Amino acid sequence: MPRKTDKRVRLIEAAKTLIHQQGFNLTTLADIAQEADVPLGNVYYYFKTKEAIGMAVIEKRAGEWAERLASWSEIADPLTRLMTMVKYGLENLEVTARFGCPIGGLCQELGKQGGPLSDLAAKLLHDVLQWSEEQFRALGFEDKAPGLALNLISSIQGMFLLTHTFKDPKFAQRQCEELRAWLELLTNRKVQMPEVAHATNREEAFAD
Amino acid sequence: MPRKTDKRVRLIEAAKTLIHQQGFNLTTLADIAQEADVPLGNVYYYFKTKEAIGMAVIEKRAGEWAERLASWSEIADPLTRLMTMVKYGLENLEVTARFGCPIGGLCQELGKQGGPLSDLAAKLLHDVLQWSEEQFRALGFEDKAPGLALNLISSIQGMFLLTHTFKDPKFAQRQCEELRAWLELLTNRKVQMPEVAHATNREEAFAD
DNA sequence: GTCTATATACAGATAGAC
DNA sequence: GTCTATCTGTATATAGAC
Repeated sequence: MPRKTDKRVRLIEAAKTLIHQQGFNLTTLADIAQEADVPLGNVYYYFKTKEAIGMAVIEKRAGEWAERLASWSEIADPLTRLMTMVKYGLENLEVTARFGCPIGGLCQELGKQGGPLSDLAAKLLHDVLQWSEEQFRALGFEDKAPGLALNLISSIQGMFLLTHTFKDPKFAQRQCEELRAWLELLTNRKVQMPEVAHATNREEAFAD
Repeated sequence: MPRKTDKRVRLIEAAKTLIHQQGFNLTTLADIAQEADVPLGNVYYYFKTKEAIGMAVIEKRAGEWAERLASWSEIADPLTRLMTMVKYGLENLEVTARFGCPIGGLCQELGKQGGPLSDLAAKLLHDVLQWSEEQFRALGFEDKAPGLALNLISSIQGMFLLTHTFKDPKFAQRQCEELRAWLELLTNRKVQMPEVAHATNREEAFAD
C-alpha cells in the first residue's frame, strides 16, 4: 500500500482486502481506518456510511472485472478465453483457500440482507455469468449458452466454496482439470491450460 | 414452534432458523431469545456464550443430516440414492433462493473466522461429501469416486449460491436437470427423478 | 481537508432477586 | 430454574477544534 496515494483510494483498497478476509459485517470502520492509515474520524469525510464504503468496494471490484473480461475478450479463440478465466481461479489459491472467493463471499453474505449492497454484489456475479454466456455463444452454442455458462460459473463457485471450507488448494486444482476436460468434451477440441500473465498487475489479482 | 417444548430445544430451533436467514454474525442473542419466546437473560442459563449456541445449531444440523443420509443409504440403488440427494435440493426452493444453502452459508461465513465453529461447519459439509463418495464407490467408481463426489457437491453448492444470488429458483431446477443428465451419461443408465417423501418431517427440511 | 473527542446505540455477558 | 436489571465493551456516526 503506497503511502502517497489518495486517502479515498487507500480506504477503498483497505476495505476491499479486509472485507474479503473477514466478511463485510465483521469488518469495522476502525479496522479499515487503521489498515489504510487514516484516522477513524476522517473516514466519514470520504464516506457517509459504512454501506457507502461497501458500495465503493464492490464498484471497484466490478471495474477490475470489467477490465479483466475486456482484456480476455481480445483473445482470438473463445474457448481459450473461457479457459483463461478458469485458469485465473488458480491464481492466489492460498489466499482463496483461506478466505474464499471475494465475489462469492459478498453474494453469499450480502444476499441475505437485501438492499443496494446486495444488488451490486449480484450484478458483479451476473456480469461474469453474462460474459461466459457470450463466449459459449461465440463457440456456436446458441440456445445452450445460458445453461452452459450457468454450469461453468456454478462449478467454479462451488469449487471455491469447497476449497475455502476445507482449506485445501488441491480441490481447486483438481476441479479446474475437470472443467478443462468438460470443455474438451463439449467442443470436441483439444484445450490447453493457457499461460496466465503474472507480470501485469499483481495487485489486482482475484483473491487479494 | 410449539409452546410446550423444552426451552433449550426452542432456543436451538430459533437460532437455527435465524442464523440461516441472517447469518451467524448478524443474528443477536436478543433475536434468538425473542423468536424462542425466552427472556434474554435466561438464554445464558442454557448456553454460556453465543458460540455455544452456534455449536449446538451446527450439531443439530449435523444430526439431522446424519439421519437423512442414513435413511437414504437404505435405498437399494446407489444411483437413486444420489439422485434423491440432488432432488432434495429442490425442496423449499423459495427459502433457498431467499437465504441460500444453510450448510454452504455456514461454511462460507464461519470459514473466514477459524475456530471450533468453523471446524464444525466444515465437518458438516465433509460428511455429505464423504457419503456421496461412498455412493460412487458403490456404483463401481473405485478410484474416481473422490473426484466425482467433489464434482457433485461442488456443483450443488455452486447452484445454491447462484440461486440465492439471483433469487431465482429456476437456476436450481435447471441445474438439477443437468446433474441428472450428467449422472446418466456417467453411469450409462436411465435415471429418474425420485419422488421425495413430503409427508414425513416437513420441519426438518433442508432450508428451514 | 484533517483529526480528536465524544455521542449514541446496541451487542454479549453478568449479578442477583425471586 | 427463571427473569429483570444492568455492566462493559465496542460499533457506527457526529461535533467541532484546528
